[in-house]
Amino acid sequence: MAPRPAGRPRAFDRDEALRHAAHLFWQHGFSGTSTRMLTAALGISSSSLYAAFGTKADLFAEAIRSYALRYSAIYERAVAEPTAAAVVERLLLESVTEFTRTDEGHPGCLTSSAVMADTSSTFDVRKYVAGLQRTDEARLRGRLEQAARAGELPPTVQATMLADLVQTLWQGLSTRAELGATREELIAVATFAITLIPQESTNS
Amino acid sequence: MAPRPAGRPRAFDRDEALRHAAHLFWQHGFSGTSTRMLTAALGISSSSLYAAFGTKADLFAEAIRSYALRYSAIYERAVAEPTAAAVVERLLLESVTEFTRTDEGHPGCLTSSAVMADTSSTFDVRKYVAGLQRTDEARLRGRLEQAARAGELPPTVQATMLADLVQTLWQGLSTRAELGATREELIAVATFAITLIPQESTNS
DNA sequence: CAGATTATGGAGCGAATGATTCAGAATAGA
DNA sequence: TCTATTCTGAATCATTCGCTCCATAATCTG
Repeated sequence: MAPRPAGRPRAFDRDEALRHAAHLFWQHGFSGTSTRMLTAALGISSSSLYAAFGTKADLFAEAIRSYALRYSAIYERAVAEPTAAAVVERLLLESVTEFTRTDEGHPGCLTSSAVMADTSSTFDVRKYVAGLQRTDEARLRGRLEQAARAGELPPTVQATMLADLVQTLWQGLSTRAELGATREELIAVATFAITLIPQESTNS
Repeated sequence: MAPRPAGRPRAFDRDEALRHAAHLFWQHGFSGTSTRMLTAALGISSSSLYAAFGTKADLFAEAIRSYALRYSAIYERAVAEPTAAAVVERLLLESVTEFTRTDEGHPGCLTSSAVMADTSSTFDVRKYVAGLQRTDEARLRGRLEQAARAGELPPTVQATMLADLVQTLWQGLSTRAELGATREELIAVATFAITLIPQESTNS
């Protein structure tokens, strides 16, 4: 269903190139990454890069889009857990694992790279990422409110407040990953935070 | 005690120029902010800028330092509190207030702006900021370890771990401030988080 | 006043930037 | 094989970059 198009075939793996590019963007930022750094790292010429991805801003936008979806997927899997505690635990731990991935040229956490405003691409990266995160937050809040109605949370704990707290932790873990914290450190922090969240009677 | 030096006096306010420069750097990052943007926004010529601040990296570093000092001051005041709980509370609440300042052209929070996302080959921004924050983190950790030795914390709570958690919350609050959260929301989150931190017997 | 000192604006340097052009190479369908 | 199509590498375009030079202006001390 993906018929080889006419013409000379591309001599490099587009997906792999995209991953390398994302890695560079994550390390140096948008303006901090030059097209020459990209072509050198990808091992292709400038014209090949432009033919495959368009302008630098287009390439950046595509990199952001392809990786931002991973976070949404984590939220989606997390809220499917049966209890509020399991939801929070899975969300934080899987996110930490994702933030600190270094294998296969994975770019790490792109959230703060996305904050850049001056891309001037036709695609508004900032707005896109902000919207995606709003959706994720809403999903978590909805799930915790549902848990509250099910009596999973002590009456002193408002679901919205707990969602805000988890979200704050999530952002903090992301930032610390970017500052160089190791996976073990962040997992320890996340685990510790989870133990502090009060649950209804069944435990502690 | 600040005798007017010989020579032609500077025609612009150095501190105000530094604030403007910081504002631009926060918005566009280091490599995203050109010297021409700076001179245009500051209303001065290139030679004046270089005479007053040195290179672009020097100007950037000075801008970072001047704002990092605010956070250091908060940490310093916080660790002077008599109890661990008071330390954490003061740290988080005062930081939130600082993060959400909007007066006098305050450029917003340093740590989660575009500053962190945009580096250059000649200046490793992340490493520089991380280094400045390490001092604050060490101060907090030392204070909590002291509290642990004084028996203020339950034996199940390691001081280092608690410090890491508070630090993670701090980063998260900063990011959420940058994303547009209001002061009231963040204060509510911080207050809620503080209530979850266990204390030794004297208070439930 | 004269001499020393410092700041200013404008011009412009060499290097790097994002992006394009173009002749040629590699494929598909006919 | 021939034509249409697509990709490649090298050269290179115009622009912008960080930064400096320099003649001049404004202030100091004496």
